[in-house]
Amino acid sequence: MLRIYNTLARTKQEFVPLTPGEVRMYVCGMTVYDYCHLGHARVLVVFDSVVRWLQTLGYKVTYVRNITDIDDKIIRRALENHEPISKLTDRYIQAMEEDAAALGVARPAFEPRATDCIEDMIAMIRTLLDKNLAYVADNGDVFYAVHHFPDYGKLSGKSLDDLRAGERVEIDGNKRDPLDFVLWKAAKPEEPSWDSPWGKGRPGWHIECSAMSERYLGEHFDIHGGGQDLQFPHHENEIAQSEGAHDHPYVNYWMHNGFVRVDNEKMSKSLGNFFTVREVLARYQPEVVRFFILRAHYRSPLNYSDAHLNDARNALDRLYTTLKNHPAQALLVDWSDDYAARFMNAMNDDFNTPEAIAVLFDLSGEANRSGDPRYASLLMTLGGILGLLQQPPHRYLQHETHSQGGQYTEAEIEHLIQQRLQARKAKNFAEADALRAQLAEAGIILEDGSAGTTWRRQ
RNA sequence: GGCGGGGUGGCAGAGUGGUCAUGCAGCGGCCUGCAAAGCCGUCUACGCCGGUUCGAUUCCGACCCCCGCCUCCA
Repeated sequence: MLRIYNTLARTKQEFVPLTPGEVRMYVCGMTVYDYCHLGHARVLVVFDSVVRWLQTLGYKVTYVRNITDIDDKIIRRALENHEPISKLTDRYIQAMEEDAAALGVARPAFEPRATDCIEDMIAMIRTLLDKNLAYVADNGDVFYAVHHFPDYGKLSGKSLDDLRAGERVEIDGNKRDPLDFVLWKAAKPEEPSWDSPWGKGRPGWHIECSAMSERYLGEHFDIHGGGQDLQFPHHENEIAQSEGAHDHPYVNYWMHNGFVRVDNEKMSKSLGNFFTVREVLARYQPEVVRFFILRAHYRSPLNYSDAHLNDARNALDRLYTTLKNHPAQALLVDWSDDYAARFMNAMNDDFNTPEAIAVLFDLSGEANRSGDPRYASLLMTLGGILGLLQQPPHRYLQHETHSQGGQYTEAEIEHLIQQRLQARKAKNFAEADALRAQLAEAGIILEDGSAGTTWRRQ
């Protein structure tokens, strides 16, 4: 039985889909004006692993992850770059897809762009106006009237009385209440705009997710995910919009992943303490990054540092070394098997990937001890459910990002190994050791096994 | 100020009312021509103070500290 921590209930709940055997899931994706950083990588990887597990349980999953391709920051960045908005967003969408693919993230069924769904948003805003949940301000903006929605605050546990709007930011004088949020922004000169019943303008941020999730998943669906920072106000506002418009529940299970931190602080654009995915991938294999992310529970904070990434790499090396020494092939998992059952229990307990990974290490030990190929095969197969351990072991272990001193080509390495083998045959161990030391200088480690000598990078 | 999440061994990171997390690192041994890998063994834990209990890291209360949201943010 799968249990999910539901932010709405502040506790783990048994997962029951609206339609038996099917899961409809929406995750807030990126605003595309810059490269993805590790925080974005975490969202991508975490919810990818959620989808994979739901599929393993036999659910047919419809997964939607949106792309915000119009907003203030995008407009500003395009202006700074002296380039059209679409050129900017196309570039970063492309980069995001590359990063996601590198991290082993399967593509969602739908990745709608906000600018392709403006009509849906206008329709929803019109409904909200009709129901007196929104109003047109003097400047032409359309705002949501927060006080007209009685459940406002139920997701984030905030009460309207406690919220101190304007404490940290200047209040917009066009709002009737400081907490009201914008649904439609009247166009300013030089800004991109769309026609609407309220004149030319563009949508506010929150409305896009309400409109796009409805378009692809319906008015009421199973799981909605995103980073913890979206809990308020973004997701709270989504609820206000969707439930306000439809008068029935919007989402059954809200999932929020924890932050990536640097030096004990949230990694974020505004703090400037972020590392982009591609910066990190220049030095670490994508699978190391994925493993690093999955080694912590998705709701816990994840501290980023080179030391931690090195640690993750060394740990993953152990798993791949087992697979190198004990060839594995994918198998049909027998879930009554002890290891498989532990893995399933871990994943069913709110996607406890660290515990599931611990099972992988236990399997690794068992495979090494017993030499029984079934353990290695189960290790590889369960790893695959997490999107791990699917590379040929030698490719992982010999990857050039593994050590920086990669001045030898593979052919040269093979040649030196042969030279060393000759020396060993002649019992010339001094020369053999010298050759090994020569390679070790370049971060290449030789391993003499019964099946011959193999090499890997440190 | 309001609301929320945390403090576990050198590091990372799960979990539990009463022998084991797991990984990395360290130490000792086996194996090896020597190594590496692997195997075996081993050392550091549950913020502080009370309470409940036969027994608490795990439950309850107070305290200290950290982090997040309340503004755009994954």
